[in-house]
Amino acid sequence: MRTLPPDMREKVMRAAELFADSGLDGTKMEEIAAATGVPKATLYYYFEGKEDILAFLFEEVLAEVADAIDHAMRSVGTAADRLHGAIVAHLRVMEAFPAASRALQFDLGRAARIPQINDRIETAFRGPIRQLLEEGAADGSLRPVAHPRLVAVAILGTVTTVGINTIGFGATRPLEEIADDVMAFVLHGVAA
Amino acid sequence: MRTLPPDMREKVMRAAELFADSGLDGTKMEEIAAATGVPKATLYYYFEGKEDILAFLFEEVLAEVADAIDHAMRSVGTAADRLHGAIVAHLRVMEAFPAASRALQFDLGRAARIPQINDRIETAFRGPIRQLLEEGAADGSLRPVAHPRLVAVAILGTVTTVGINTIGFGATRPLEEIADDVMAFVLHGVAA
Amino acid sequence: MRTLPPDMREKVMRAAELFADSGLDGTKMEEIAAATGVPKATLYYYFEGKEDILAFLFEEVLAEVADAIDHAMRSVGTAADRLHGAIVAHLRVMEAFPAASRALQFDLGRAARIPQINDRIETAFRGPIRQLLEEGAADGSLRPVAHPRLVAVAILGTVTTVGINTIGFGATRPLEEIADDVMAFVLHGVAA
Amino acid sequence: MRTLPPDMREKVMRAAELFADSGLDGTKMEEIAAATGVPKATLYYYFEGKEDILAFLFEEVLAEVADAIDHAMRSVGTAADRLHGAIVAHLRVMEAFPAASRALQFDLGRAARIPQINDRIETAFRGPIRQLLEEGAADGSLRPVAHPRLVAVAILGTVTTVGINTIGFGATRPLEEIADDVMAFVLHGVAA
DNA sequence: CATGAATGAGCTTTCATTCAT
DNA sequence: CATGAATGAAAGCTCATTCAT
Repeated sequence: MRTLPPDMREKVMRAAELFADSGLDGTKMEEIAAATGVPKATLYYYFEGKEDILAFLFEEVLAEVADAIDHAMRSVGTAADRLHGAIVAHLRVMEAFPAASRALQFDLGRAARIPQINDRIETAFRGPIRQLLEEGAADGSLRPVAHPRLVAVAILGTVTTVGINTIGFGATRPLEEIADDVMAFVLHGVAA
Repeated sequence: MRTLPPDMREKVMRAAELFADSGLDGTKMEEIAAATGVPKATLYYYFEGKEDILAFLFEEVLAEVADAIDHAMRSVGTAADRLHGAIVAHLRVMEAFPAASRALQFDLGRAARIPQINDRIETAFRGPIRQLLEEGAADGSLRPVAHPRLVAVAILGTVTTVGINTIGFGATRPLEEIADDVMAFVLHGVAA
Repeated sequence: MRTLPPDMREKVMRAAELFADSGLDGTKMEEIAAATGVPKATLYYYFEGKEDILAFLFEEVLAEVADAIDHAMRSVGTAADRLHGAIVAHLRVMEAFPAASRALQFDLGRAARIPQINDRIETAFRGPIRQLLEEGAADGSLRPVAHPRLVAVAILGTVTTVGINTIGFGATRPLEEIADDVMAFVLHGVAA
Repeated sequence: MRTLPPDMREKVMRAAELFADSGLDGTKMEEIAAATGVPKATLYYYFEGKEDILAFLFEEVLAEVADAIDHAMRSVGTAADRLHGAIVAHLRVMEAFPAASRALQFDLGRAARIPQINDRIETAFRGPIRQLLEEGAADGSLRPVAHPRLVAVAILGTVTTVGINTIGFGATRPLEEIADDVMAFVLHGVAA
């Protein structure tokens, strides 16, 4: 992928809706060209191919998520506080990029097979959350868990699944409320 | 979809691995024919097309899950006990049908767009779990939650994401242990 | 083609409409089976294949035409009178079997390549008409023409083209009138 | 259909022979590609599909016929003279484009169902001939007929049927002679 | 005799991708 | 740099036909 001129970045983002609705294979270059206003051949000038365009979109969102979570990680407070911040940040990015988030969910299976993307997910999500769990066990704000990676995956599954199911379809409830519900579940579970 | 002879059901199940590895679009009819031993034209005799084959596979697994969860739902004990049973049952089915489960996860975005499949997911998962949450609030074994559907989705996300990430790749830990970890998270969260 | 039971003859004739609307290639065996009520495999029991079914339909109509023209040929009167009778008879058959007539017209190019059918057209149409032209020249009721075969073809073209264009689409005028117009043209042309 | 580069027009015309011999359905895209030297995918770049290619061929011939008849229509002389000119012109086009003419005849049934083509036939043939009949009735050079459209159809049937049967199979007689025979039939019929 | 079940053999069409300008 | 024109390489799907029962 060549370095994109700023206007091109913006135009290409318009393809997110297509990928969100039809997935990578269901989206034709022709349609991307039509939706972005960038001629097919020009897209090939800048990108390696279709998957490269999708990867670019994913990168954009994941970078945002990584930033947001990273920012939350650096804030002051207990690990529990920072976990809260990270989860809210994550949901905020999903709200800010609903199409790209849905696209990511749609082609999650494939995304996990693009090393560059999988690494991103690791560094943006699983790693930091896992680290928070460990820090929380240390500072006493979170319960020590035997397998922090499994729990990090559980949290990731919770947040993304709830996010996809509640955000981006004309969300009926404010994000804050949803985030509070998710946090309550993540922190306290459902036991009485 | 025509009614399948028993041996055909069995043969077609062999396509699950393909879908799990490459997704619907990445799997060619030719490959399905080769993997199942059923000629392409015969597949078209029984199924409407490629997606119909995938839907059949999903149906098979989802029916199993529905049965398993339904069975757990009917057992004696508190709602919390039955929730435990349902989650373990769900993970067991993922362990019993790893390929089909991975396939379902791979094409989850598409699956959600097949009404028949989406309905199945609703009746097999979200509905029962939500019901358990309400029963648990009533019998005092579970915390009352304001939005049981959201929490049901969260639990579903947790179980499937953890399941996919730990099962079917030559699981290193016994299912019981994983189920216990998942249950601990679902019941008590990560708060200290 | 095996000898058809009487009810089969009748049933198969129901396929004429299909061939008239879509031609041989555009008509599927499945559709023929549906339209006639005869199972596909049974059609294959009686006929060699799809083209054989079409040929059967053509044969039925052409035999009727041959009979009708033959009958007109044998009637008393001048050659001109008998030519009149033959043309009216031809138009009557088109009126009696509109679907099969349209089918014949639709796949005329192909029909001409089925030897059996082409022979039929020769013996049913072109031969008799040509003979009438020669008899008319002899008995003084028709103008002697240098190339009777060409004129026979011209008459055949006239009758079938007019027939197809005026009959079988919910004809607005009675056949007799149309026949009179055709006869006037065939006998006297358009010169003042 | 995209606008064709001149060399493409020429190449595609080479497909006429195929359609003339096998009809639309009997002609494979592969064969068209081979016969024209244009790759299959390029044919699809310019045409909607197979039928669109056939329609293009028909359009080309029909435009020629329309021109030729139109030219004859504008010449000086009685309506009868111009009718003669129109018929000769029509036969000349069939002689100049024998393959496309045979193709048109072969798939006449289908051609009549393509609105664009049917309109062409109307404006190129039936309309002008009908007009000539009316002008001839006015200037006294042709017999007044009650239904000029029917007679126009009759003439069209005569000319095309004779044309197809005598031209393009290595015509044995010069066109002029055939045209004279046709004219004699059209003008004076076969009555003594 | 009749037919439901099964399939071999293609064919149209699609599309990602290339490249000359 | 950008892109209109062109195409190679599939792949899904269809359908006439067969044959065991």
